[in-house]
Amino acid sequence: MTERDYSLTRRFLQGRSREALSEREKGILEDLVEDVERFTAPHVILERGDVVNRSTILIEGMIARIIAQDGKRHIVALHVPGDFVDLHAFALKRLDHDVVSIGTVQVGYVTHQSLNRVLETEPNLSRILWYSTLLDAAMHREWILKLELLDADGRLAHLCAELWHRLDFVGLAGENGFALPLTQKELSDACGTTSIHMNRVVRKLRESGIVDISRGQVTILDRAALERVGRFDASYLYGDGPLKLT
Amino acid sequence: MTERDYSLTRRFLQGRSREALSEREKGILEDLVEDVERFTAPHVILERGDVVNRSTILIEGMIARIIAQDGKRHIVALHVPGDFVDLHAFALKRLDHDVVSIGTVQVGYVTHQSLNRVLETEPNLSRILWYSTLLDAAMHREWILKLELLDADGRLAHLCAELWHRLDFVGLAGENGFALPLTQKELSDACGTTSIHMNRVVRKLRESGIVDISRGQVTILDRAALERVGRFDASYLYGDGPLKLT
DNA sequence: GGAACAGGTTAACCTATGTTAAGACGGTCT
DNA sequence: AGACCGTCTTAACATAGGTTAACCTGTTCC
Repeated sequence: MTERDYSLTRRFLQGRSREALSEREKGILEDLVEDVERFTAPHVILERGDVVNRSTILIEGMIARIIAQDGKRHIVALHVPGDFVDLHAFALKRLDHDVVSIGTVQVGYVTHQSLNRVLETEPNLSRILWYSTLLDAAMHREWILKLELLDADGRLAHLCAELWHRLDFVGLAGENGFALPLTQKELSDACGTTSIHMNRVVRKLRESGIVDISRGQVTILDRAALERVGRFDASYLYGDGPLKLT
Repeated sequence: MTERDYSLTRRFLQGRSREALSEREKGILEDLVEDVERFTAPHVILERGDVVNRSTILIEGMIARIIAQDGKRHIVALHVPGDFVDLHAFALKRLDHDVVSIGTVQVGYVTHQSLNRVLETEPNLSRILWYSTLLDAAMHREWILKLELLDADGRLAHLCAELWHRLDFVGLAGENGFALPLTQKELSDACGTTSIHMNRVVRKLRESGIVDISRGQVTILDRAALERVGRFDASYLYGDGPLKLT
């Protein structure tokens, strides 16, 4: 039997319990993706209120989940390749946020019909899919904490630290940085500040030698300081560790 | 056959798609609860980092999920009767937050072993359980939005509006209010402010005739104003509507 | 009854952040 | 080239909210 390369889903849970899937299950997962689409410009893939019958897995690029209100856009989640962006729509059906591509993006679609089949016949794969939505919720909780606990400097530092770790899981982080196609406005939308204040904060973190964010590139200058300012503790990301799913 | 009363789990998803469960499934769910416990004083039921092999359903009272950091306590979720407080621990195993009782509380425990059995034999019930953790995530997202979008007044108003709706789902809200055993300090921990500022805000909302929070009781004086100040739109709670799970 | 304690309340002061406005830089279209 | 446009940048000013420090209430416990 030839090794499959799982080109569409190989990053799913990579670095975070992907090995809890058997080769057979990895194959089933890969086969779930029935359709692939590419967006080169920023694009609203799905809108709040949409009733959907398929879910989206991010293959390449970055996606934001956004809730617009009072003319402002609030980012409630960011996604990196391998993330099942709206797997929750499988059960919720109705979306409570927009799904928006950032920069160039490639996504795959999985119908809810086939997910139902998985639920009926593949308990282990089902639990892993469930698990991936729970990781999402754990990240939501950390964002709540971040917003309750930190000032703007800390929030930005935390965001950089989180994204570095998540990109590192899937092999897309450099040792000291990563590509980040977000504008300062979008960073501020993710940190609950204004773009003007975000500009102050970006400058401050750059001048204090902690992290440099410019031209779509994040360069971590002092990781220890970054994680201190952002009160960052990676345990909520549930990276591969000694812990096994039973 | 006699009607069962499901005394432990009757509020699970009440007002939010509970009817997607058959009587048989409701019975299975009720039987999952193997153990019941009662706490009269505030009690840390589970701690961050704990590795657990059972999950907790809230039968009576109120529970907070808390992340402590730098000597402060940050509330990342609040639970009302019927909520499966840490069903996510079924897949995550390790908790990323404390689980703390507020006032007098009764909880039930469900072992992960029996949840595994459900996953293997009950696809519909499995999906409903999954669904309930996704409702949780949807609430997390709304909290993120609330923290990014609103000032302290709005956050408190939003919290009151949310809790009223959730308690109303399970039949525990009065027409114009509900019991809330949270101190101002705890309210501030849930809104990301200090208790002193929370005190200012509580007074302001009371004096402006919007909502009165005192002696463990929330009285909604002007619901329209409350929901306006809190930018509240209940759709993220996925209350019973025309929408059916497929 | 009085001490001890938790929670609520208020005041004075200070800082982080929002607001408004304007200019600078770098692309892209005609 | 010139005009346009989104993004970044900076400045001046206003304010929500943090900090510190008191004091006040009601309750529990001896």
